[in-house]
Amino acid sequence: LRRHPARPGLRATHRPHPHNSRFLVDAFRHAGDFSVAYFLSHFHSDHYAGLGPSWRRGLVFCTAPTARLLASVLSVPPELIVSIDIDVRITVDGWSVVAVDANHCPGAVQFLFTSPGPNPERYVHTGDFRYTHSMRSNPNLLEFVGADALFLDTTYCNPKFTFPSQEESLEYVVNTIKQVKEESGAAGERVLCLIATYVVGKERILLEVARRCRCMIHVDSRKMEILTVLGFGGEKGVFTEDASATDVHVIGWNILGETWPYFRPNFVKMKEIMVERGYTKAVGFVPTGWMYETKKEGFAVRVKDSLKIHLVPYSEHSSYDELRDYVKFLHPKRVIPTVGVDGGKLDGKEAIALQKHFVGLVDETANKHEFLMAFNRRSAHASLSHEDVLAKCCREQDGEEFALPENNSVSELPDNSEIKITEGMKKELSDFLPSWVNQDQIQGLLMSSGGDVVQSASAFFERERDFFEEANVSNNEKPKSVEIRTSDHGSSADTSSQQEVPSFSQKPMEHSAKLVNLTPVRMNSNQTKKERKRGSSTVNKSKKKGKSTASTEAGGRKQPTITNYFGRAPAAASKSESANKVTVDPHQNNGENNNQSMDIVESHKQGVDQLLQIVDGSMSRESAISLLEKTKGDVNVAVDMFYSKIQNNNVPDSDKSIVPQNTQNEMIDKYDNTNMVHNSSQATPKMQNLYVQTSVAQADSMNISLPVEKYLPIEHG
DNA sequence: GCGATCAGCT
DNA sequence: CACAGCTGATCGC
Repeated sequence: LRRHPARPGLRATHRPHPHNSRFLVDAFRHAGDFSVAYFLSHFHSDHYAGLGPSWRRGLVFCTAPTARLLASVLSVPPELIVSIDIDVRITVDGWSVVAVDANHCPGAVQFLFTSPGPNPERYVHTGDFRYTHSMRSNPNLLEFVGADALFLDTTYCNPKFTFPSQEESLEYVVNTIKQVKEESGAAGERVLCLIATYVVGKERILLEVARRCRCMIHVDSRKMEILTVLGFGGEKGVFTEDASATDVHVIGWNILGETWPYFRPNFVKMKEIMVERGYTKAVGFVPTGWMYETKKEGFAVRVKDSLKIHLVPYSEHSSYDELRDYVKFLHPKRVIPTVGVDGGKLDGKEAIALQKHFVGLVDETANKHEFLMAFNRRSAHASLSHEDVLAKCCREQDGEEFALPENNSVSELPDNSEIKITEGMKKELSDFLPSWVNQDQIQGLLMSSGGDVVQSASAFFERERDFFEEANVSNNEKPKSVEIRTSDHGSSADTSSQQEVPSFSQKPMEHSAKLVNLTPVRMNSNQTKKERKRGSSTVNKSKKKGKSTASTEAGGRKQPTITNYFGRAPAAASKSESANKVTVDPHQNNGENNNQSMDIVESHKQGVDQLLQIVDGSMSRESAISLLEKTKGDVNVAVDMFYSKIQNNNVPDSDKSIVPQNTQNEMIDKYDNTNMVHNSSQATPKMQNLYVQTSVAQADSMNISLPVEKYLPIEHG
């Protein structure tokens, strides 16, 4: 595991808690001889990637619906699939394992692991999940309060992600369809309703529409197959493959339009489908996790001729608030993000950035250990190695009481009783906070917390959260012209208590314990270890980028892709320090330096057009221009600011200082490759020894510390 | 020749 | 940097 390459010791490195399991969760690509059991949290390709007909490496534990899909869709050898019941404890390789509902897609679970031994380690792996308050009363989860680590689905781990409860969105879809049906019925015409979904997930929308609009739902054969496997098919007759049986059809994801980075409808395709199926009007629904636009009138709608597309924020991932609620509830010693981190580097930039959001919600004691470790590493005269310190800390974590070790550099710890703000503390805190926070704010935070860095960071994120929450509430309070009734948001999890998560969570836990005696299954023991780190993608992007830039023209069918979009450089000359590392889109470089102001105007104009396209008329050209001036031409930041502002008309300007202003800084300053290579070459030999030992002496391998990065489901892309 | 991975597209 | 996922091409053993 690597430390911060450039400035060793300056950052409180969030080193993963070591543990001894030989499990992998959602990481089938990274299977190796070091693991003896595999867990799949749910059936989405980014989690099951690596599984297939030729899977031989070991048993795969998952829920029954997932198990059926594995066998029928992926043709994984059935003898390697172990289906486990939700909320039923099993024992695998000495560890206790429980799956609890994840409120994600059908069959999705979180896994709870408890190590054997007198001082058990406890780990929670959320898979993908959407938090609901009902989880607080799940007795299995309750046993994991204070867990050693929480592997968390951080998909929407940013305050800008807020969305309504699923009920609210469901209501919207159902009501809209009802209305369409009424109107069209009165007019004696037929209107095609299209609902976009992906292969597994968001079924609830379909079921609710069927139930409450009293109609069937048309699906293609592939979707039907999956629905059948999931138990939704059959005679009950909600779903049909007969297109003429109903006007409500399910359609593939991304057919009605591209959804990222902002929604661009594909009316051409939509019309094609409409005509194909013999209709003259069509209404589409795109249930997306993102609030693309925050309009006062409700959810975004795109119209063209007889076509209409509703963007419905319907998320099966936790919102920012929900994530924080969950962390607050579980109060783990550590949060380990599983989404949005690069290649499993747990103390990499991204992971640390994500972990920042939970400062103050995780276990205090563990936090202090983090700092202790950081400070120990920092002091040149520290006689203990990193590992020594870590070991020491961990031992203490297992004990009851936190006490500072007395014989090493304790004196360097910040002293809470002394309100003296040192440069070091500011540095430390600034490492924890987003880059746009200025020195004054850092000073202020430290002052008001009496010089406690952790508390300062915590206060900051608390404040930021409140900011967004308030913005959202004030937005939702505005009268709506549409028929949706928005209850108080921010408490979306509250409203979901009526959302009836199955009652099995109340089952007594000891009820039906199963035992799986796991002898390591290793069909092909001579598998080659492919420890190849993929060169982090910086190299081979050129092709893609070239293509996308080429398609930018004429705003016609092909629209600029994300690469193009975020590759945009701020063109202004006044760009400060952050300008140095920004990638420059060649197209942007229409660059005679002679007439600099013309350049600025020109490039801003491009940006203005883009910005206007994104906000889709919610903003005047003048506002767009002035906003872009503020962001020095950075469209991305402008979009962020725009949506922050629009949500937030009621907040006094003084409070707006905490609106993110420079996401750019987050994107630059990548690690340089030299360091990565160096560090991994340090780590690899050691790890390989471990693998050998693991595969030779399985019984004895419990005291081997498996690198946690191997344990992770990370690797998204 | 095979499986794993990637590019491209839906 | 990112709500999924299929497919055919390409890489690499």
